[in-house]
Amino acid sequence: MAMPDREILSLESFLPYRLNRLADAVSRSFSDIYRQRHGLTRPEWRTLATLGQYGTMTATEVGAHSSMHKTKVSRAVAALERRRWLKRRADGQDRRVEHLELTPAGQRVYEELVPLAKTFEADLLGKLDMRKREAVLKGLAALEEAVLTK
Amino acid sequence: MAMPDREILSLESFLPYRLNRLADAVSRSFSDIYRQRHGLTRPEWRTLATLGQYGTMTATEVGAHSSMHKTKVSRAVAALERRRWLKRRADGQDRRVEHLELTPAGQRVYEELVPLAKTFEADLLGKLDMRKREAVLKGLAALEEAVLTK
DNA sequence: TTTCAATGGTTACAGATGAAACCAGTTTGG
DNA sequence: CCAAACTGGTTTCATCTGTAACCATTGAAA
Repeated sequence: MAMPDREILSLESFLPYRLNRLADAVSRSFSDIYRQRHGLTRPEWRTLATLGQYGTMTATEVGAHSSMHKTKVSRAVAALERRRWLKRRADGQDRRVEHLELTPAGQRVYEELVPLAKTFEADLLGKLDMRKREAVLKGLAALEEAVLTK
Repeated sequence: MAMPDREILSLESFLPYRLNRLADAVSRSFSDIYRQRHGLTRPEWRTLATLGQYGTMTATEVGAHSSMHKTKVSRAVAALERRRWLKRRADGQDRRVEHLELTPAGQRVYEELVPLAKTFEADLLGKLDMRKREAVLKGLAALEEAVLTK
């Protein structure tokens, strides 16, 4: 059985490359929204979004939940705090822990961004017919299960 | 018609976030392979992979093809050149242009990595049943069409 | 208790990144 | 011809990133 004398890889159809390129393009165009609007970075947006969704959380929880490295979270929290969009509350039991939550000003920013995010996503999925949309959601879920939970 | 008084966004089901997290995880685990094995960075791997696939190309073409910023390509090319895995040839007509190609040593590295890449992808897709795999491929293709070509 | 490992969070450092300025060299339009 | 606009590619600079070291606190073990 002969080996092919020069195996090549088609980068355009290689899964890691495709995922990256897609994530990059989508992320970039969505980030224009919160960046231009409020000068938020991506880690800041994620932190804001996580706290907006869950209310109060510790930095560690925010990181776990939004898949961010703890130094990213730390810096994002500091930045949001400087703008007074977030405040920290000490924990009664454990003085290492800080409970984070959005201030009313932070809430307002969050509430302004949520509909924009939803519209962005709807526009994107709106370009696909029903079958394709289902494939996207099913495919993502399948990959998440295979890749992330283990 | 009443507005909901506080709209929230579920980050875990938000498309840009999901794509990013997935791309990040997949990319990170694949990059372990070429990083540990040959100390390549991601832009270097992509450049190598593009030249391995297409033979000779200019830096601009590599960038267009692998979706990389031109400064990334420039630096990756310089790094690969330092290791003598790539060489530049001047263009006869246009002295701004450089034609890039892998040296035999670069070819060898590429040929060692290709099967690893294929195995990596096969392992990943192998965790999915046929239906899911089809959904992944169809979903990716649909998103690519909606997002990238326009 | 005292000690030692673990945990929440920040910081220092070294690399990687993109925007914009840059330097050839090339084309276009007067 | 010559100037201006453009193009391929590199470099500078300011910012962002992850690793690892760090500080403070807590919990468990002895």
